[in-house]
Amino acid sequence: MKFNQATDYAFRAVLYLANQTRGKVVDAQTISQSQVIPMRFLLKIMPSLIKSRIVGSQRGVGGGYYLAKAPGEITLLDVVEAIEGPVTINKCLIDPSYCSKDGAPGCPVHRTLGEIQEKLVQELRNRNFDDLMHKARQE
Amino acid sequence: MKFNQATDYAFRAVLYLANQTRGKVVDAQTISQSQVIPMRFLLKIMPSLIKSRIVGSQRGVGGGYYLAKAPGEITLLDVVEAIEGPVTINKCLIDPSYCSKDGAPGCPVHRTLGEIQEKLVQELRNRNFDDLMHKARQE
DNA sequence: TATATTGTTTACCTTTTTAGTATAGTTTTA
DNA sequence: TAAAACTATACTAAAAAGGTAAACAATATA
Repeated sequence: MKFNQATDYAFRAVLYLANQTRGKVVDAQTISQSQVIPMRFLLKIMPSLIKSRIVGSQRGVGGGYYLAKAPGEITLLDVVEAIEGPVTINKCLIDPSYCSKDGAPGCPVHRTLGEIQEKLVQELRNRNFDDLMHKARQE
Repeated sequence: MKFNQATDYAFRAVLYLANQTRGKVVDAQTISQSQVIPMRFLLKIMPSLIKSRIVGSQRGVGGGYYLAKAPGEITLLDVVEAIEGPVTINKCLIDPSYCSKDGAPGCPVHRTLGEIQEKLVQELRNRNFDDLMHKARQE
């Protein structure tokens, strides 16, 4: 029951970009070093954030990554889904044929976990990177 | 971001025992067959539920497993923790030395995930197996 | 326009975890 | 005492996680 390492790195990379002046382009090495993320690994996960339109990139000299929207427009859920795909806390919530008992909408375990999953998703959707930036300052 | 298979099996095994007449002893094979759980695997995870005092066991002829308390006294969290240990959605929530930035109580990602984790734990604690039994009947 | 810089793509590798199986042992009842 | 039933421990195969490497494509600028 954990987010994976790539997601954790992505949270920190996005937060780092959010803390730059709007639209500033930062190269992978700078992000990697400041956030202590293995460079090659960072380079591998960034395209996922780009596909989800969370960040943009620019190649060539002076290139790098930049936030593609305002921090307040990016939720934790956006980042999680970009890296891990949809949040599903239990197998039977993806594969309907999985539940051994009471197939259809039957299995009470299935349904209860579905409700809990929905709460989790809501929590993730309710927090954006503007919140996180202020959280840092409040400290 | 998933519960593992063993936890899923445990949910179903406990719910099955909850649906028996109070204190009834059911052998592993019966549980295994009715819930479609590999017998050997079930035999391996049951001791975890016993250590957490969720179920009890009896060896020898006519032996098996039984619920050690009322279904209403067993929460989903109890079962999850019995099988997987404490719920921790992010590495930095277990290992304080992990956060690369702002060590101490600093990292806003750390703290925000901590809040979300607490919500998840509350949801799991708020649901017990009596709820699940009624959920099944309502359908 | 050549070249160094910087991200992209794809493939590969190692380690850990997961899911499941096997075997020998202990308890209990008939 | 023998069969039934759980216990403990070890083992294994497959998948996922985490990370690395190499060849490639785009871009700025000298």
